[in-house]
Amino acid sequence: MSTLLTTFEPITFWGMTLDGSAYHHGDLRAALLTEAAAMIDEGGTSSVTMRAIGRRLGVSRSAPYRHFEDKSALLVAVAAAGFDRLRERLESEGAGAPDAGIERLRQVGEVYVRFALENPGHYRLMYGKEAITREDLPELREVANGLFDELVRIVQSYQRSGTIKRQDPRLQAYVAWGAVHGLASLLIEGQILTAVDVDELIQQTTSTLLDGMRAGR
Amino acid sequence: MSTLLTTFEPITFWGMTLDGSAYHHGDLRAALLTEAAAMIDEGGTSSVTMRAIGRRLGVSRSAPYRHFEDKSALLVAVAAAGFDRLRERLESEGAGAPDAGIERLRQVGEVYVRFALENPGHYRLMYGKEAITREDLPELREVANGLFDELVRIVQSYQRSGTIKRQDPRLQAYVAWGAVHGLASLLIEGQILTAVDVDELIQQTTSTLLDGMRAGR
DNA sequence: CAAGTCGGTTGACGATGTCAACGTAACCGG
DNA sequence: CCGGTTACGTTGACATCGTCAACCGACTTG
Repeated sequence: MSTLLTTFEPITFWGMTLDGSAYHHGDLRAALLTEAAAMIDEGGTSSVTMRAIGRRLGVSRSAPYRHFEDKSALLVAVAAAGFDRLRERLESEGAGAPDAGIERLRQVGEVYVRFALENPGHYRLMYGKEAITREDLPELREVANGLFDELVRIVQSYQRSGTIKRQDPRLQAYVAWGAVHGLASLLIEGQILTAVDVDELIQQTTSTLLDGMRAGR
Repeated sequence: MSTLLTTFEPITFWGMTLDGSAYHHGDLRAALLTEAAAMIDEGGTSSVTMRAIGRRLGVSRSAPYRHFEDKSALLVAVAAAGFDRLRERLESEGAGAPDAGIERLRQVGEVYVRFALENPGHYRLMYGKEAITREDLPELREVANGLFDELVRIVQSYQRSGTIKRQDPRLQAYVAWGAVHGLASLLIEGQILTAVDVDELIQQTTSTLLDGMRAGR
């Protein structure tokens, strides 16, 4: 869980009055995060405006400024939440899989791409620089690096067991990351149209990648 | 040369008056394209506003509307020009290289990534959906597909010579494209920071990719 | 030379991010 | 219990943006 997401307040439930209306929203910070994420999935990042999100949550246009320094900071927090969700997904789907064998690496790649396809707007935001444009960028990149470290660890374990080449594990991890990220990106941006089966394409990518990483005889 | 870029006018040079001022700009369309590209490289796509570009070219804010339907159409044209430049670059740098042997494929990948690194803003625009958001998207994707077809052709030639596996060449081309695009994207977005040599990383990517594609015993 | 079109201009409108000033609800030390 | 402080939310205002409508001069063409 990234520190960007932790909310410190909600020990008390002040703010909620008897008739249900709340002068103090209750937990506006959390509401902003989930609402922004929802809007991104509905209409893309560009549909997220301070005023629109305020409207949807029944607060004024500048209420969000009490919780985030500016729009970019809000989006950074949403993007960070995306990385957290992605990591959880990779871990949970990996738990039930055969932990030994190179299949684990293949599975990570597949889950990764599928996550991107299911949350295109969110995924784009996670990697896009255009919507963020700020100094909080490094903070976001750090969250992503946590995920990367996980990948490095997996690569190292397979190096030890001798299934893949013994090279700089960081380099190998970057190559693998790049391959799946690139595929996800091309798919999301609508660059791959010619009637091609997506599942087959994912398969082909992970296979080629693993063949290239496998320790030769 | 994409049809998006051809200018039909400049047969006559009307518009230029004696004192150098021009009521009619002369070739505003071309000027808009180059100026927008320059602004993108300087301050990112978000720094391109109709008003700013008009200011820089000494015309009014809505002059561009006589040449492009809206801002998105202008950006699409700029992005299309980027694909054309990239293709020219790949062709010119490929001409002097050993045409046979798998080295050609490796070289294509390297030139591709280097192009992206040298023109980050432009590259991002070429693939980004966020700045475009329009019906001209398909038009742009078509230009990109021209480049993709080139890649498919290269893959096929190497399949014939038996250096790489005989599989669906489109699938293989997508995998290769995805790998280099992903690497370029990660580098551009500042996702790869840990002291790692970029040249080495590019090398590692192309090597792994080619090992995975090579016809094995 | 008249008519028309091409390329450019200004004015205006609604939307956006953000700041400043303000108010009020909840909390806290006495 | 109470007065002050702070956390949270509100409205007003401003500059900037994309875009449309109305306009107009310059060039082309009959």
